[in-house]
Amino acid sequence: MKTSKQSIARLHSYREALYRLKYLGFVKVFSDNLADAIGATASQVRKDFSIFGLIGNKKGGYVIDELINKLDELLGKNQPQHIIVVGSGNIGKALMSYKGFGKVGIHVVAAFDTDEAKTNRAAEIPILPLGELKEFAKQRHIKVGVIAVPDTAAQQVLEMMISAGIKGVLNFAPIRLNCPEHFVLNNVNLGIELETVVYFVNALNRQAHDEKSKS
Amino acid sequence: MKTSKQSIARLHSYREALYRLKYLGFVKVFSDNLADAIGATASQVRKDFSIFGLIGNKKGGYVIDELINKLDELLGKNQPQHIIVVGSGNIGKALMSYKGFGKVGIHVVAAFDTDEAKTNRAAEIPILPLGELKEFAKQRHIKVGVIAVPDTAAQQVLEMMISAGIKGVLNFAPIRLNCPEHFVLNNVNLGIELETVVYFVNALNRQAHDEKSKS
DNA sequence: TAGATTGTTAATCGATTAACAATC
DNA sequence: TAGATTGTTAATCGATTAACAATC
Repeated sequence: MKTSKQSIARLHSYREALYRLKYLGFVKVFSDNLADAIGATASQVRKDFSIFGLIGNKKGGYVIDELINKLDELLGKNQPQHIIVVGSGNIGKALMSYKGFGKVGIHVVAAFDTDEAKTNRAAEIPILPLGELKEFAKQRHIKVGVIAVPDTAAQQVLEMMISAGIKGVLNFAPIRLNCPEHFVLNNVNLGIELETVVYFVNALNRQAHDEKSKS
Repeated sequence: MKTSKQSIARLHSYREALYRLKYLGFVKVFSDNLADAIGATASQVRKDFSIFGLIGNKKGGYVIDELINKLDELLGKNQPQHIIVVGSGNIGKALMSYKGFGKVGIHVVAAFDTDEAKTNRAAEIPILPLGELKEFAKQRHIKVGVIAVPDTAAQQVLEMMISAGIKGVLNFAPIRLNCPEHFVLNNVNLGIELETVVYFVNALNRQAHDEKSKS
């Protein structure tokens, strides 16, 4: 089964779009509509669905409720997912208060920080000392964490998480982390995301100038 | 010239790695070392360099200072880039205080928010009312912006930015935005990034269970 | 020279898109 | 039935990797 990161991301997008359509009162949907909704092609939609065994009706399109149920099952949305966040700086806080995680069944159950002045056990999402991570994660069977600490601390935090039984991490530290072979590591580098935008804008600009000087 | 988003992102990674190596006292580097540093293959490094006209010495590797100079020029690092951020929630604040933008020549010169209670003209990075965006961006010739507002406001903000002459956006709102053909739009969907981690961790788990029940 | 590394071309791989028979 | 849409196979496209001649 083709389960690249990209195809899984698309399944999540389809699911989101389908909930929107359902909310608007639609009952059925064509591959064409879904493609528009997420910015893909109809071929891609049908291909994805074919790979994951999502079937529709020739001529009749797809029944939205059925699709949603199948996707919820495929994507593990039927049981809530408990995750933790390490680092309570701005990115950590952004993740802790991310609207929309609730809708997709993801719950941040605690955050951790080396700075014990930030400890707050009474908060809705408690902030705990980093030293308590291992015990907490083991006890609560946490499988997924977020690393939102400075890059100098990231590798150490990752190792702490691994030893606590965590199996996958979304990492915001702009540094290459070493992890075991089957560990799930997804890196988001905000700096590079922004730099690529700047690059392509400048490239466009250069192109425009070149065009002008040519004529 | 092959300038996919991915290859440009790699150039930025090479640059970062080269600065680290230079700082450590290295003078030359082989494609092999650089590949290790950013998690690619030596072939990929040489291919990228060949495409962008970065040349080394057969047998002698690449001179770090030369590479850095060429990359700085290619990536437009020689003149500072001024950008703005719209939305001063957690993600907006994270971008405003992102350590590392300075190093790469990116400067957030202002943030904007609909909530005028947040206005703060005296701050190091001033927070201004959204209504002032257009004039500010035009006057300062801002070309790149960040959208960190709720998804219900994102399209409207994008249009405001376009009319102010902005040519590229890094968008954090989890929604598909419509923009002109040559506009540079880069979407980061934190929800989906996290959901894909959760998915693959669960998939690993299922696999492990299947293996066990097989034996 | 012998050994090592580049630069480039060719091979592979994977993902997207197109095409079209099946069929409702 | 005629028209439209699926499901799947084939074609295309693009990116990565392998191979190797050139050469320091």
